[in-house]
Amino acid sequence: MTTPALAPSREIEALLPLPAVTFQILLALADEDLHGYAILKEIEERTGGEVSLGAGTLYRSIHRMLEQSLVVETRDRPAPADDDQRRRYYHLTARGRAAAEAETRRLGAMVEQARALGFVPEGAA
Amino acid sequence: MTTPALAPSREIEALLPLPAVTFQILLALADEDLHGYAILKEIEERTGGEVSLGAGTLYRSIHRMLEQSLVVETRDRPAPADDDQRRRYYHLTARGRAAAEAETRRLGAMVEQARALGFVPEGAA
DNA sequence: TGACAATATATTCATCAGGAATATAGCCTC
DNA sequence: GAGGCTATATTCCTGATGAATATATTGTCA
Repeated sequence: MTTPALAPSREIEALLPLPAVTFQILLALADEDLHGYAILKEIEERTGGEVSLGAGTLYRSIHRMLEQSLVVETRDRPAPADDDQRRRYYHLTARGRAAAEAETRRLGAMVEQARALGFVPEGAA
Repeated sequence: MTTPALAPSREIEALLPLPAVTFQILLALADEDLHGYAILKEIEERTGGEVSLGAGTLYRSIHRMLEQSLVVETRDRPAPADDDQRRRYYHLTARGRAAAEAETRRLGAMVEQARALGFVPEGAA
């Protein structure tokens, strides 16, 4: 193994902490390729409206993520009947997945520390 | 009960998401009152140097937190022999504790979602 | 005692991420 | 064809952070 899951490269760690919206977009693309507006709706739905997302932030974040190769634009499109030419579909790269994993690890460690210090809000032990 | 731990007031939720440095300062003050510079060192130590903290960010964050009543300045000081007149000691308020709990809950939920989506970096199930 | 490093607080400057508002245009339904 | 939703994009403003700088005190040690 070259880069085991437990030891993310320094290159990936240099991206941390990920901007909040970037992390949300990576989560939205975990299971399927989506276009910008669909990402927006997916995040609103998954977070129950807690994360609202301005359109400006969304598209700026996507551009940044393209430059960082966290996502790529795919040429795969739905059947013409279901398609909309305006849409631009995005796909999570291995690098994007690694970044999301690293950020999950970082956030998880913070939450663990907070709980160890007595900030235990929920039913978590 | 007026404000049960499971239902933080809207007033507290309006503070979310907490700035990263604010959250770290709240964690540093969980167990004991500290002065600014000691907070800086405590955070560096606890995070193993991952969170470095510029001095500017620290003192600006403290001022903001005083305005938001997340911390208060205490007049309790160490024995004169151990004291340093320059120091200003800060104490976590109930409001500060509630904010840290709410933020822990918010971050915990995000981590849970990330793991449910397959971004499982560590030994976490 | 004198010098130098570490401690301690604070401000300024530049950058970056985010929200709100605005712009433009295509799609869909009635 | 009118109006609302879909879809992408840009601009303006604000807030949070880091880096650098300033200033003064404390501690160390030769």
